[in-house]
Amino acid sequence: MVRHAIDASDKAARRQAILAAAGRLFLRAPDSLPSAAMIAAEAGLAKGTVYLYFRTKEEIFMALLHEQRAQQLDQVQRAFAPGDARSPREKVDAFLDDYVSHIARHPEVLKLDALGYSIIERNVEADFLLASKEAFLTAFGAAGAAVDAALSLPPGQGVRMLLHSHALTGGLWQALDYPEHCRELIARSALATSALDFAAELRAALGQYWRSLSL
Amino acid sequence: MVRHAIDASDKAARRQAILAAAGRLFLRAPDSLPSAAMIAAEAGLAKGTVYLYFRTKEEIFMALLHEQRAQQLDQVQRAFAPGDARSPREKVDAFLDDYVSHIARHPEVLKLDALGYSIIERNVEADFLLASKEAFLTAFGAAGAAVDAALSLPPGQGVRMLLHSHALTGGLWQALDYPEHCRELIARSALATSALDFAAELRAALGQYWRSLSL
Amino acid sequence: MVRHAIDASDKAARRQAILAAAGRLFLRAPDSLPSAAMIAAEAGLAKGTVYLYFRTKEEIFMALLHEQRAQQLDQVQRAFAPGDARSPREKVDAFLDDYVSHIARHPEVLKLDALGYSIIERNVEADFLLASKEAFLTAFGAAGAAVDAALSLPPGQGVRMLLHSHALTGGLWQALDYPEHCRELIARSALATSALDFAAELRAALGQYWRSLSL
Amino acid sequence: MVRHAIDASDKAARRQAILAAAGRLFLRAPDSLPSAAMIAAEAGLAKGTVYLYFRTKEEIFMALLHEQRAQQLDQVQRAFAPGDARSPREKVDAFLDDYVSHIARHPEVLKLDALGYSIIERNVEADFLLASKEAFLTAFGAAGAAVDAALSLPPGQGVRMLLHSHALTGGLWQALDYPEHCRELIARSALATSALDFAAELRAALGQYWRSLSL
DNA sequence: AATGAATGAGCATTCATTCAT
DNA sequence: CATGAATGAATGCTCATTCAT
Repeated sequence: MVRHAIDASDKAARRQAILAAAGRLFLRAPDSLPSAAMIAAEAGLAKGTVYLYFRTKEEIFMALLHEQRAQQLDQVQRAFAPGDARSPREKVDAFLDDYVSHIARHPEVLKLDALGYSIIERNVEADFLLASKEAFLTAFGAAGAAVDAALSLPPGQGVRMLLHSHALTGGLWQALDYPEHCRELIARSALATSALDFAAELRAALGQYWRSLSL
Repeated sequence: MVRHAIDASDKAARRQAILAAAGRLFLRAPDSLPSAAMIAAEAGLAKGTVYLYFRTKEEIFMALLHEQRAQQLDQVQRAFAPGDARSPREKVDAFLDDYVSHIARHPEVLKLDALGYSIIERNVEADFLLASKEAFLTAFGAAGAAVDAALSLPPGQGVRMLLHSHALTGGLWQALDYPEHCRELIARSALATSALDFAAELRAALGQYWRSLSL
Repeated sequence: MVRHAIDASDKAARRQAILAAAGRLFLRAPDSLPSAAMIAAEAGLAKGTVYLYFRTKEEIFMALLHEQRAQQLDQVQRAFAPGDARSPREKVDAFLDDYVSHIARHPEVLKLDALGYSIIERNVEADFLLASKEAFLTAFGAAGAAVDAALSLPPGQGVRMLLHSHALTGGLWQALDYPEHCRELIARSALATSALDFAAELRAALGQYWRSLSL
Repeated sequence: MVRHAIDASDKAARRQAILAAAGRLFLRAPDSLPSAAMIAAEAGLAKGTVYLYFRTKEEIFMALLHEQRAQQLDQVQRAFAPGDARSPREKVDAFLDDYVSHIARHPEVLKLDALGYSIIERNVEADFLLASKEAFLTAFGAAGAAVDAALSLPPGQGVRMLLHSHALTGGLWQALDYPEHCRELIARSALATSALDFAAELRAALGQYWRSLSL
């Protein structure tokens, strides 16, 4: 039997352990949400224990999604932090490079995001859902404001640019993430020239978009 | 008992009825694919009858998705048909108006697309899958070529623009399609000004994108 | 559409065609009863047509079983027909040789027999069942009497010998008919020396049995 | 909710309870394997619980069959245990009396055996299947050797006698196990004198067989 | 008589969640 | 707190049989 988590920090750590286990499993097979049994096993806990920390399986992935989004917004904040002597152009390029390479290395972010609104929300209590979303919207607004400030944009423009970038990222990934066995088919088609390299395609599209709007 | 579908046109009609029933149900609850039992009931048929027309449940939704995409590509072909005296600018504007309003009226297209290649494919025979995809890729390439011709673009540009537009559409919809009970929350947030009207947001973004690349 | 069977002989022929089709299919995969759809297809008829000639699927196989048994009993009658100058010993040996070689060439007889009492009877109307069994019991008694007469046995002995032989045949076959993938396992076991050759084993056991009782 | 089976003995008991329930149901309607739902209900458990103890429905019956066979072979070992002063004849008679009366009281053994390797095996994992068969073959060989020793038979003779006895038992039971509603019919037929009493018929046939070979 | 479209009961198995220990 | 045994709703698909044509 696992050590009892008595004080708050123990409990937070155990919660994190469950999240990490869920993330690992999802990364391994992102077609669907891993079962509660698998999450428990991966975390080295009993099935019942998981339900001491989360009310439903979906709440776990909702929390995971929330965490990932928070990290992405942190990245925005760092990229456009005040008191930075670089030119807007440099800031944007650096940000987009980071952003795209991070996405390319962690495609599970996109998978979770895609499942997000269609599957995960189903089995989550309203209070949890609203709290998560509220936190996200707040952080999202703050990140947009940071962009506005760094690039001298009119208020609201940054938020919209982040939104569009997110949309293009998700949509492009979805359109290009063909399963392995379709690759050959596509290679012979009209999409052949451009579409196979998601990261390059995304970087180019975002570069053009940000340049046209902000510089 | 339902009237027997004897000749080919009766059978095609019944197939369409099943597709329509499946589409209706999916639109009503796009969290997941409706059960085979529900589809049959919605179509006014017995469960077994559905399996006379489709081999698996997923094949139904694959067919639905295929149909919707074919319609969208037809729309492209019509919008950029040769022998059209309008200016490129007029063609693009007309196309985008049509496209966005069609999407706004038929959001199930996007919902199916979102599930699309991740869930539906699972239980579809390879022959059906490849035939569908091949047909789609062919039509996609043709539509891109029509765009190239109508707007005097270098070859391949049209395909890429369609792809990006599709991606932006899907991603934006995903980002903005909050469930009903979240609306109020968003209205009070930083997204308030822009984000609530998916159609307007999409139209603006696409307008800018196509203008910057084609005119 | 198939030619209509108008007179009685046409109908009997069609009935036989269905039986033959069922037999062929069962022979091909004797693990279970072929489906009604397969029988119809194999007979070149529509599904519904089969049900004009038999009330249930099981009735088909019941009729098939009945036919096979009638053939076996015919064989007995021929082997021990009156006015035969051979010695009892010769008659018995010749009969057993024929019997075993026939069984060895048509193991589906045994498969049907084995299914017979456990599965086939389930879905057969009482009238058909009793008529079949009565016919069989009558023929069985007659065959036994022929044995009695040919071998100068007390009345009833022949019936019992046929019964025991049938029992040993079915039981031995069942015990020795291991699926392919078990062969290797058995070859390494205590059964290795004797048990793998069903026909030889059966011939020896029956030879000893008949000799000890009849000669 | 049922008492939780915590320690190993509780769990073994629950497993046995499921086996017993399955056996009871099968005995009641040996046409086919009872459904998983029925087994659970008969055992007073929920459907899911059954699958905590067995991987598939067929595995239940495989285990049941294995258990019954093990018991029968134990009976052989006890009957022919070394250091027994009785004469071979006495040993054989005692064994056969026990054997036949046991069979007569537990006909489900035969019914399971009849279905045995044709239906049950279908849905059983290879590991379980091979382990069961290997255990059985080993025990079978050992029992045969015990017979050889007790009756001073040449090596391999005992195994063969057990095999033939098993075969005759199964075959005779199959031939004589008419469903209730056929009894009257048979009583009026040529089988009337002998065939209705399975146990007596079997005892006589086995007695003659063992005497002719071993004494 | 022949057809084959329509029917719908039947079933093994999974898995999120609960709760006795 | 932790456990893991128990639960039972949920579901795609088959196939014998019927019946409209």
